[in-house]
Amino acid sequence: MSERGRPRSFDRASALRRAMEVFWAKGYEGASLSDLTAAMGINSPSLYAAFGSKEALFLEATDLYTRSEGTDIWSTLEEAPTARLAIEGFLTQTARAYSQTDRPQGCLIALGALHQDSTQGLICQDLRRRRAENQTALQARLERAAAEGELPADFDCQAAATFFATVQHGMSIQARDGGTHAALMATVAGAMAAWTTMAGANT
Amino acid sequence: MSERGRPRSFDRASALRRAMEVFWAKGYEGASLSDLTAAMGINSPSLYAAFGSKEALFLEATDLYTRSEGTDIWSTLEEAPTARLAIEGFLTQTARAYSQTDRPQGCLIALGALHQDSTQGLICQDLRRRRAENQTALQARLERAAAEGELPADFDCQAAATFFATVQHGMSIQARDGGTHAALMATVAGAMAAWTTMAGANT
DNA sequence: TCTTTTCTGTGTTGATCGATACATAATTCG
DNA sequence: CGAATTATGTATCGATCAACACAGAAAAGA
Repeated sequence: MSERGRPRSFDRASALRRAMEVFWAKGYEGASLSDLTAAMGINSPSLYAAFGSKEALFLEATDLYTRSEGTDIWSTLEEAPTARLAIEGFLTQTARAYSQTDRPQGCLIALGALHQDSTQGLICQDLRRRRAENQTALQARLERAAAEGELPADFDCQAAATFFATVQHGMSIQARDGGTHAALMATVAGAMAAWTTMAGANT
Repeated sequence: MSERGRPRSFDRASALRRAMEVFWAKGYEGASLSDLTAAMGINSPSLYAAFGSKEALFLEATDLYTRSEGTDIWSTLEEAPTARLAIEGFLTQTARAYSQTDRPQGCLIALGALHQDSTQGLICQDLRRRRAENQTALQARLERAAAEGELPADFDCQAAATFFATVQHGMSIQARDGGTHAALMATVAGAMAAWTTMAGANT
């Protein structure tokens, strides 16, 4: 329905993907409309007609990012047979994803808009919510393992989730600084050394 | 010498401090000349006469930040009697500094300008250099301990320095997300759990 | 074919960006 | 004192920001 009128001359989905890459590389503030329209291959009126505003475009872009780039990381977390393998896989997938050289390094959700401001409160708020959801997912996975008796009785799932989420955030900055896959894996090894102490060597 | 001409009507040092706080809170891009001059209590011609440009002002501000805000963190690292206490003190001081409520949360060096761009290449480059220096300082402290026979033979000082520096970077984002001192200390506890595995429980 | 609807390209809007021109005020030197 | 020097306030520069007005183009429905 509603296919009347002149049809859109560009592919909305691929234009959104280009926008996501620009935001990913430059952040919300750093990505100008000129950058966006140039990458998307359209003029600004088309952008506003299709997406509404720069803010709305960013929100759609982060949604696409979560659905497309984060799946390997979070599916590994959920599907790994043990909590240890879940955390190790989660971090290993992160190291792999953050060090790909054919795309921006680090995470759009972590780096997209860190400086709260009145004009962009919505953007910061949305990214914070997504980061909080990620930490909650970590915690839920650990609590599942705890409920199944996989972890020691004194294991603090919330503290552990906080720690591993923070390590992942740090890896975004490490990747932005040019950290190689090997360097990111050194961070993963450090985090898993923490696991050994927290949950025991035989988990 | 050279005290001829009309004297400056504001205190350069305290104006620089105000500028540092603005950059700290808003980042390099997010801090406009209006923000800066308003906080510094001067007009833009005075700013340019005293500091040269926004870029030069930022470089001076980061220098002031390193000299004033980072001293507790890095002196603890150097002066602690053992490597374990050095790392633990380094992270504990970080948790304390990043969660102060009377100033911006997180680290100016870590968060000030993460999105590389042609126009601000100098800024990003300077912050990267400072972050690299910090990681080098960590590594040097660990190597000192290793040379004194304090650490196991297979202890990888470079990998450990990478890990702890990355944890600290993550703590900046954690603090920006409103992480409390207790939450930051949970991250510290996780990092020290890694130490126990890497260097043994009795270090 | 003709009307209606929707999209596209050109051009531009007011606001704000970082950075200065210029005249005046305040100081030192001679 | 007058000349030289430096800082200040006002007012503004060209560039760029996000966003939009408008007219023409391309489709569907009648």
